[in-house]
Amino acid sequence: MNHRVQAFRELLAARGYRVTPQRVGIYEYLVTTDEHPSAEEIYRALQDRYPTMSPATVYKTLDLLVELGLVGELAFGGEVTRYDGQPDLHLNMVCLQCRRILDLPVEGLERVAQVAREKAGFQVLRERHEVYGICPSCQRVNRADPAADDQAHHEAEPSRPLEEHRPQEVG
Amino acid sequence: MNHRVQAFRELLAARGYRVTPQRVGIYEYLVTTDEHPSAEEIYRALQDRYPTMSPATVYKTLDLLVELGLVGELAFGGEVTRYDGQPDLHLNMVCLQCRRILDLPVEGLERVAQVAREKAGFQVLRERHEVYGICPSCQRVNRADPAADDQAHHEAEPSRPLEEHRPQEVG
DNA sequence: TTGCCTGCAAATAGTTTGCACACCT
DNA sequence: AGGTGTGCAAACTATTTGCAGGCAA
Repeated sequence: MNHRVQAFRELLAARGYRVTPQRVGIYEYLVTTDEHPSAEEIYRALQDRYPTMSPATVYKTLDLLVELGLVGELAFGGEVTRYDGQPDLHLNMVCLQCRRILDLPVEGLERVAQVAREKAGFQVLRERHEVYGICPSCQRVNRADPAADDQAHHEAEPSRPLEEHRPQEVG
Repeated sequence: MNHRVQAFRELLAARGYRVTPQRVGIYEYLVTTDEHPSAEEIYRALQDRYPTMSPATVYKTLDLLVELGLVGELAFGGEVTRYDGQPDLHLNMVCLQCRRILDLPVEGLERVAQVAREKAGFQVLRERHEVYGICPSCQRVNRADPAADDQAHHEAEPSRPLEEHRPQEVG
């Protein structure tokens, strides 16, 4: 078993939470994957191992994990909330076209929370750093086929683009 | 009229969007306030000036403003999406207790997007930096009345706390 | 005059909640 | 044994969407 999963079991116990198979399973899935799955994706992914687990349990567990500071919560307007099992402080790069989320370690990122603490006296418990734009892969596709800017179609296309608007080009 | 509102009208026209009273009103409200209002708050706040304006229009306009990069979108899991009319790059400090959102300019914050561009080749269009925790005001209240940690009651309490969980204290 | 934008109302869907039973401790 | 956590289904509600008429250009 992953050492992080073991630490999770101990943390639950220490905090007075019960160590249930569902909680362990969800946590294990999150820290194992490099993806940023939604609640529903987690639910479906664990169907095999926990056939009786309900979506409600997934939501409740995710809330708990976020509160414990073990996973990051990535909510966007109009988008499904996604979860990030990597606890290290990093930048999330959200592609508005293919909807993928890429991680990038950024040196000195911890200085931001430090400023909040020292300059504003804010007690920081969690943080979140995101940039939105076009990932390198989509940039290549767009250059190859300029019409793709509007319709979006890529190698591994998760689904529809994050945003629709665009009545006409700059006049 | 605010010069930013004037610039907004011109931007709309240049992009081929129509300059409607609703759009201008919503934009003006957002850049005028220091708050981070939700769609519904904007809707209610503009009832007097635009009695016939519908919530749908507010949502559509907000989407447009975000797409144009004129306002920031602050979505949290389970929380209403809020909007930030201040276009300058800053840190949002979200208090988990009183739900207020405070702004803080942080020197060198623009370096983050720069790293994403240079190190990862990501084309940055928007960005978002947030820390979650306890604001100085709530910290004071909690010190004065330690029991307040659970129930949350403050000077100007917007409403219920952002998070509920907490079965029992650390054992 | 053209067709984008608004307003209305219904639909959508992610998430939450209440309750009874199960199982972790 | 005790009571937290789970599962189920219904409820909730923020947000989206379709359509007809209004108004910006």
